[in-house]
Formats: sequence, C-alpha cells, structure tokens
Amino acid sequence: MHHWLIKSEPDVFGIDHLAAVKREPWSGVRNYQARNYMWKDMKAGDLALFYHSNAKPPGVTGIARVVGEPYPDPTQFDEKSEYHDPKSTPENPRWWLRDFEFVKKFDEMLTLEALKADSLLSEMLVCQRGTRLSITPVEAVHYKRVCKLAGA
DNA sequence: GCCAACGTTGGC
DNA sequence: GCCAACGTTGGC
Repeated sequence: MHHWLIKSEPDVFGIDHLAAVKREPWSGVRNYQARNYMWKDMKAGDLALFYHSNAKPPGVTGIARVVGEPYPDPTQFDEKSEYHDPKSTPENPRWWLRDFEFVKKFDEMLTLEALKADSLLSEMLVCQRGTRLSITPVEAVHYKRVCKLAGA
C-alpha cells in the first residue's frame, strides 16, 4: 500500500464534488512524473490525501481511494477538450489516469500552514518550496499523522 | 496581481 | 544536446 497526495482546485473540482459524484476519473494531468505515478506506481486501494490548491486557505480536506486499473485519459483524444493532445494516439496513448473514489471529508481542513508548523509534516513534498507536482507520494507516517491531526 | 520555481519548447 | 524563452503553478 502506497499513500499519495492529490491536488485539485476547489473552484474546479473539490472534495465536495467528489463526495457528490462518489467516483471520478482523474483526467487532465499533463505532467510525466504525475502520469507515471498514476500509470505504474498506484495500486487499487491506495489512499490519497485530497488537497485543495489555489484555495483560501490551501490544505488537506479529506481522503480519496484509488479504484481500478490505469487507462488512457479520454480527454487527450477530444479535440474540443482543453486537455487535447494532438501528439497522442489511441494506439499509443501518452496520458494515463486512475479513478478516485470518495472516502471522507475532514470536519476541518488541515491547512498548509498547519502542515508547515508540524515538525514531521513539514517534511512533506507539498510543503517544499517550488513543488508544483499535482500528485506526490506520501510516506505512511505522514499520512497517519495528517489523519490524526485532522481527527479522522 | 505578483513572482519564484520549474517544466517544456524550439532554434541552433 | 544545449539553453534561452516562454508558459504554468500556486503560495502569498
């Protein structure tokens, strides 16, 4: 079992959206490292911290679970999509994704400020300056502490 | 809205 | 294959 942190902008797709739809294809990731995590490193059942970026305040708002196997992101073949990639073909897809399902929403967000203030959690990649990756691996000890501090 | 960080692109 | 220019992310 691996743990992850997935970023999303709440104005676009937040924890409440996931709670409403229950399950969501994580489409639109166009970064190779993040793609590789979804394609090769995630396993069905892995748990992920759901992080609100570009939010006031930013922070971890809940938990999602990886569902099923990777498959090509359909938006890459959709010419009308902002995520369309003309260099990708169905025979040789460039972008892969997973579905995530809703697990829980924290009663209170654990803010980035709170993460940085914690000596253990300040080690997390999301706390490091310049980390723009939308999907990052999370150590089990960090995951557990986030849950503990969030009362989950 | 500013700007630092950093990934990608494309000319050479 | 180098690297400058450019675009994007995302906290502040």
